[in-house]
Amino acid sequence: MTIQDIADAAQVAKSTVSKVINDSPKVSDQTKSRIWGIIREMNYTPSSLATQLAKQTSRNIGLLIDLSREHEFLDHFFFNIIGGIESALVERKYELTISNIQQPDRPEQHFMKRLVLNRRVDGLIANNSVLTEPLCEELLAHRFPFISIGEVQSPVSWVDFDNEAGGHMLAAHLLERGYRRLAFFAGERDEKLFVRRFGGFARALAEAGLPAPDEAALRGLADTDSGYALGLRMLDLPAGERPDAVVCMSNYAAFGLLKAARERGVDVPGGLGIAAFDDYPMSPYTTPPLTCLKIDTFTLGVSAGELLLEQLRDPDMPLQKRMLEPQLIVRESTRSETAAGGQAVGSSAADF
Amino acid sequence: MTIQDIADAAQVAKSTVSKVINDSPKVSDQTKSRIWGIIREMNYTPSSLATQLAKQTSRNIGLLIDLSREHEFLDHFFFNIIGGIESALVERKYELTISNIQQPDRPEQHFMKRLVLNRRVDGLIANNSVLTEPLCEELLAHRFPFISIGEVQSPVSWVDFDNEAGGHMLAAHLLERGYRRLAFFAGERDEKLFVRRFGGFARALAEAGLPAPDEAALRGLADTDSGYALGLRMLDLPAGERPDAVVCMSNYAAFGLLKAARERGVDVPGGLGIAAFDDYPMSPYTTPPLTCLKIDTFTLGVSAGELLLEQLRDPDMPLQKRMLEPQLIVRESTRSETAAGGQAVGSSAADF
DNA sequence: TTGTACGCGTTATCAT
DNA sequence: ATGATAACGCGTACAA
Repeated sequence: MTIQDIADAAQVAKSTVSKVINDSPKVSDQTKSRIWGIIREMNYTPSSLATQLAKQTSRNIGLLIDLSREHEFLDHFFFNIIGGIESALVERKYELTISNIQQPDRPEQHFMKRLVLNRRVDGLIANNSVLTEPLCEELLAHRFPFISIGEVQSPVSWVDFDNEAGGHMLAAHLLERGYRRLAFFAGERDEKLFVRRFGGFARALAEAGLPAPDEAALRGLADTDSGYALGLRMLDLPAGERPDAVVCMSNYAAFGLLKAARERGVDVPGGLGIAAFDDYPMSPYTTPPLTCLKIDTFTLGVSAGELLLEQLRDPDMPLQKRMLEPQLIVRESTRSETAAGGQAVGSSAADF
Repeated sequence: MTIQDIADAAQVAKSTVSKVINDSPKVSDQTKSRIWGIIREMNYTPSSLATQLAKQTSRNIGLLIDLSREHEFLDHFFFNIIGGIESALVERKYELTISNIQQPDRPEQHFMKRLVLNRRVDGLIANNSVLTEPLCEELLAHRFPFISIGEVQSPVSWVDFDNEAGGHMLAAHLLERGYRRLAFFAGERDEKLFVRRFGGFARALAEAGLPAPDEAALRGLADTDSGYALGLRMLDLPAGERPDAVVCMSNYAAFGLLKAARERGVDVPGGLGIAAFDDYPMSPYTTPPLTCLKIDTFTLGVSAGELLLEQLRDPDMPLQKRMLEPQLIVRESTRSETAAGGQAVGSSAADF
């Protein structure tokens, strides 16, 4: 069942059928509706393979993932991100191909050959953890359109959450609820993500006239185990040095901290406030429920998709960096508004 | 940069270059290596678009998802499943396209047109929640290859976990640890998933000579809220009727139950044992950590991919149903082995 | 407004 | 072993 069959049935040339399908203005409305009728009747669908070859476009974009690296963020929000990308692409009749990068053992299966040089995809979206500098350079050298999910150094358009604003929101919230000695769990100094988030955290402290202590940031991974370990260490500090609130880099770190507090008999939120980046499905169900910074990963995907589509339309589009605002979800791991006043005075009096 | 450019550079016909690329035996090793040299030197990669048209195959398989329906299972394990599928496909040089089903408003973008009739993909993988009976019939009528993730009624090959065995494992574990009056949270009678799991649960009870009470299964959604509500209701039963252990359909239901137990001052695992299907990342970090049934979703994806590939190879392959064994992860929400003896006697003595 | 002829880049068939 | 030529199915100038 090809376009020729339709042409034969309609007693026209196949080029006419093609024009009808592509809604060319150079064909009469009468023949259009007549041929559409035949197309529907014969249940014809153009071969995308042939169309793609003729139009020299795959109408397909690739999403690069790294299966080897457990990238918790992507891992967790993958479904939403993909959903967002998909919904942006489907509008413009693009499809989404998922591809694992890296086959260290078989370089011939590298995505660069499989997808890019191949022209199997018209553009690429990838997380900044897979978009290394040299990789970006290579793609830029090929003038191949791509977008990063997450801030990146190279001259590339990207979408990300405003992590600085997020750090500020969490710290400002804790200060507003009367906490005065804030700590930050956990991360490595050189991570971009940490730098941004801690920057916002420090800014909120500075705005409140409080010192932004370097030691406020406890090093370590942002997982449950190190949240627990750091938590015990912190809670065992002498009363005068012990922080009364913590901003956690992840829900997992907060879980660990929660466990440590429970073991040490420290009341949350009374004696210790906890607020965390991200908002995992179980965060409403911890004891107490966790105050979190929710990030809309679906919209993140939409933004990435739309940005790439724009770039496909206009290859000379100037670089764009889109930042999405996170949203504070206040639950019970931070003191309530009413409690803040009384608690705050008492707490700060005792601590300082 | 086309195959013709290589042919010109090598002073041969393009058909010869094509044969070299496809490693045809009808070309001398000498010219092979000579032309491969030129290919590498000129950095040539065949256009997949042209290859696909000529070979009449997209070398692409589609994964159908439903963004509108919050299908918790897929949602949560999406990354792993995709990873598994991808790793199976890459071996055979297939790519994976993700596609959202349903555009109720625009039927012309239905995946049936976009992917199947189009021949944009050579085969399909989908969860049983999207593979409705009529949809299966339609695909079968087209003789289009596809695999279901999750058991399905239609004559279709599928992969799934052995839910019956899972129900049995959880119940048998509770019995082995001395619990005697088991309940089952939660689910609807007509759900296939529930039927299988509860079947295994009931079988374990029967094997232990215990009645498999119909009322053992408390109806409701398998989420945290209903786990909590059902939990309170159950814990408030008179001592003689109150179950001393529960198998939960999901981690979330278990969280709710855990919360209810804490509020009623019921000790877990001493006074109440809890074991749940699935093993979410936070289940080791609840208080107490949750005894779970781990399912290897990556392998599930691999199986689905491999099964589809086999079907692509041999369209007349007989139907296959592959069941993967779940794995019991014993944590602290069920009594320890040593405690089981003593507790069991006391408990059963009190209860019966 | 419709039809003709060729191009898209590759593979496959059949001569040589 | 190699080369010429015809598919593959569709899009599109250009001619009619």
